[in-house]
Formats: sequence, C-alpha cells, structure tokens
Amino acid sequence: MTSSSLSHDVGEQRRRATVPDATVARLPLYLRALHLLAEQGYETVSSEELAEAAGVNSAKLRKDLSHLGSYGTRGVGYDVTHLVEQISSQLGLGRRCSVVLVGVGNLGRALAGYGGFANRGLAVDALLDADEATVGQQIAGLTVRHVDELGEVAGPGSIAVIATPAAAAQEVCDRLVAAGVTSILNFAPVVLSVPAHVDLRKVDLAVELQILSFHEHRKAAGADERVPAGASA
Amino acid sequence: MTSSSLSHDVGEQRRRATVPDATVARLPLYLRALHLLAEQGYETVSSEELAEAAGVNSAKLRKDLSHLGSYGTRGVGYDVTHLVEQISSQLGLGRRCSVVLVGVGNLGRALAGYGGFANRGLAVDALLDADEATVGQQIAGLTVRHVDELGEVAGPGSIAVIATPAAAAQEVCDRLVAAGVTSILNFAPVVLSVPAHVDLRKVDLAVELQILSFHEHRKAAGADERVPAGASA
DNA sequence: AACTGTGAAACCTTTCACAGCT
DNA sequence: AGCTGTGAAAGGTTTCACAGTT
Repeated sequence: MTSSSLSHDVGEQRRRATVPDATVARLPLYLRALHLLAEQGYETVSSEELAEAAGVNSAKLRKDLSHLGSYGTRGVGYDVTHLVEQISSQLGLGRRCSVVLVGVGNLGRALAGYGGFANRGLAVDALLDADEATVGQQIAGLTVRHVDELGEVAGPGSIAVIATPAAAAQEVCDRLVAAGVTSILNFAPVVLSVPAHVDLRKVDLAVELQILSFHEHRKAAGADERVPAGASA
Repeated sequence: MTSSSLSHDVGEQRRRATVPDATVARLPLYLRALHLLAEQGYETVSSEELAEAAGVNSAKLRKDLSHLGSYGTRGVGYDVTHLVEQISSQLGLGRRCSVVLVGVGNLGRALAGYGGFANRGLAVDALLDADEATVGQQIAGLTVRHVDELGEVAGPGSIAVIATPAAAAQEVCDRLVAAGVTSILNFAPVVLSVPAHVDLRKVDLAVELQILSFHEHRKAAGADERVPAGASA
C-alpha cells in the first residue's frame, strides 16, 4: 500500500501539469466555438456566450479556463483572439506535429478530409494503406503510400491514427510502436495492447449508437410497462 | 444482503432504472468482448478474464454488471451466452429499432458498412442524402434515398445518425425532430439545438486527436523544460 | 478454493454562490 | 454594474478489500 503520509509526493515544479482530463476533453470544443465567434466578428465574449456556443454551462467553462490561467477580464469577458491562442498553444496545435493515418478505407478518407482535422494545425500529413490498389491514389492532396514505408513517415513525436479493419489493427499498432510512435488514436473496433509508455486512445463509432439505443429502449419500455402516463416532459 | 431487513427507501418499481451513465457507456465494450470470447469457445468467464478482454479492470466490471442484476455464479464466473443476452436486452438490441443515416459521404459510407454497427442488432436500414448524384446508389445493400423522403423512413422510435457536412446538420436535425425522432447521433462538427425531449449525442472525430496532441505536447514540453533528467523509463 | 457482489473509502467532476476586480 | 475566478458543497465514478456463495 501507499505510505500513510499521503499526497505530498510530487514537487511543485509541475506548475501547469494539473489540467483535469475532463477539462482537456472540452478544450477542442471551446476552440471551435471561439473560431466561430471570431468569424462572426466577436472581439470579446462573456463566459455565458461562449458556454452557449460550445454547448456547456458557464460555471463549467469558467472553471475549465481557470485551470489554464487567468485570461479573462472581470466585468468584460475574454478576448477571443487571445483565448484562441492560449488554448491552441495548450493543445500543442502550433508546433508542427505530423499526423500519420493508416488505413485508407471510407473511414480513413473521411478522416483525411475532415474539416475538424484539417482545420486548425492538425492536418493529416501522411496516408498509408496495405492495399496495392489504393497505394498511389491522391486523397485530400496526399499520395497514399504503402504501409511498409511506415518507418519513413512516423517516428517519435508523430501522432498516428489507425483506421484499418479490426483484423489488421494490432499489427499496424505494433509497427507504429516499433517506429517510436507514442501517441495513437484507434478507430478499429478492437482492444489494442501497447507498452505502458504509449498513449493510446480509442474512438468506437458504434458505442454511442448503442448508448442511444439503450435510452430509446428505456423510453419505450417505460411507456409500455407501468409509468403513470405522461410522467416526464 | 439481498432483500431482507434493510431494503428501505426508493420505490421498488424502478428496479433497473438506475444504471449509471458510466456503466451504460461500457456495456457495448463488454458485449463486443463477450462475442469474441464466445467465438473462441468460452462458455463461462471470470470477471478477470472478461475485464482483460474489454480493456478495463475487474472491480469496475463487477460493479458494472452488478447494476444490471446478479448474473454471475460465485466461484465460477459468468455464463457467456446468458450475459450476452442480458446486456443485449438492456441495450435494446433485440427489438427491431430502425436506424436512419443521413449524409452519405465518406463518413456515412464508413458508418453504413461499419462492422460494429451492422454486427449485432443495430444495422442501419435507411440511407438518405441531398445530392442527386448519390441518390439511387447502392451502398451496403441499401438504396440511397433523397433526404426529402425522410418522413417515410424516420419517425418516433427510430434512431437517426447525422453524417452530413456541418452546414447542413441543423436543418437535417430540425427535419428529423419534426418527423418525430427523439434519438439523434451527430457526427457533424457543430453544436446542434434540439427540444428538451430529444436525446442528442455527439461524436467529434477531431476531439480525440486534439486530446492526444495535448498529451504529446506535454511530453515534449516536459522534456524541453525542467524535468529532472530521465525520471521515467 | 475460487470468484462474485458490495459497502466504504478515495478520487474526480460539476454546480453553487459569492468575493473581488474592472 | 457586470463578469471572472474560486473556495466549498454536492454528486458521480473508481478502487479497495472482504463478506458471502458455490
């Protein structure tokens, strides 16, 4: 067990090492909302307005931003441009960070051309596939290369996206790790294993649909069974 | 201590109305892992094994399953087939629930053919698009219909998936709501507004990538700045 | 002996409400 | 007056550790 002296371990030197995960997950949201507001001519926004645009409540937004530092002005709000810069910088969108996408099926193509990806500082800059018929094609301004050339485009510092069929994902993942990649985003519906030092995230397109189904099912079941007629709104 | 002396409190009629959100979000994961294990010939699994296959820890798994009821056998584990049925039923995958997909671009195509979708009880069964060139095409065994025919395929009880460009999403959403749909999954990178009774979920393909970027950035910044040399392996 | 089911503790996130700055 | 930044309260989730069951 842990020593009973509790949580004083880590030194103070990690000043901003403490942005909560939940907050990080919302920064991209704020960033998009801010870009939108900027296009509409806003120079400053209140937490209320920005929260509305991002689809969260204002207390949460303020708390989130407070974790990055104090970038607002009391009585006024936040400077849109400045806040965009701060968040972008936090997210590491400024530095040239190569994004490599493996698997150029429908999903891969969608991702390669995705506004959200290409938009601000995080464009995909290499496409790889195993299929000879796909290799050589021009997609979203890039030429698809063979997955065997993976070592030439991916390395420490790059972010890899796996959009292959489930069956191929683990092998691709292993190759990426061997090439030194430590940040991987997996869209294939399998649980991948990676060494502890690799940061692996997962997007499962079916999960959200199944969650919806759960709630839809609940609604229907509730209506069937014993609810006292129009109970909820 | 099952229903003996201290079964006080909450009305009993809401027996299973209390599955926590976090648990619901993991059920699809367990389901997939179970299907995999079933294919490999498992008839029972321990919480340890299933947790491993699903990529979570066993305490969490047991707690999650306990919210659905007690389907395990102490000293033995869980019956794979039975558990699959229980979870499927919770998720409403048994009942025929029509899934309508609007927007047949690359992402739409990917979703229509997605193993995870088509796989178990939640196949997409109508495709709609606004583009005349796309309407009429055969995709994943379905003929693409014009979005104006939305009212004919979507209604109360169906689940809708929006995979259109951002600019079209709100209008499609409004039409879906007008048609009586109350469960919508949005892949377009915009914040949609819906009436309170509609259940709207959102998948943002770029968010996860940006979260990875955040962590990658941290790693790099940490290495640059002040870390006490080779602290971690 | 093996393994589930679950209170209780630890941890994390959200919301509230207001002090403090402009 | 208006709005941010933030302690403190409330709520939710994960982990621990063990009683209970087969």
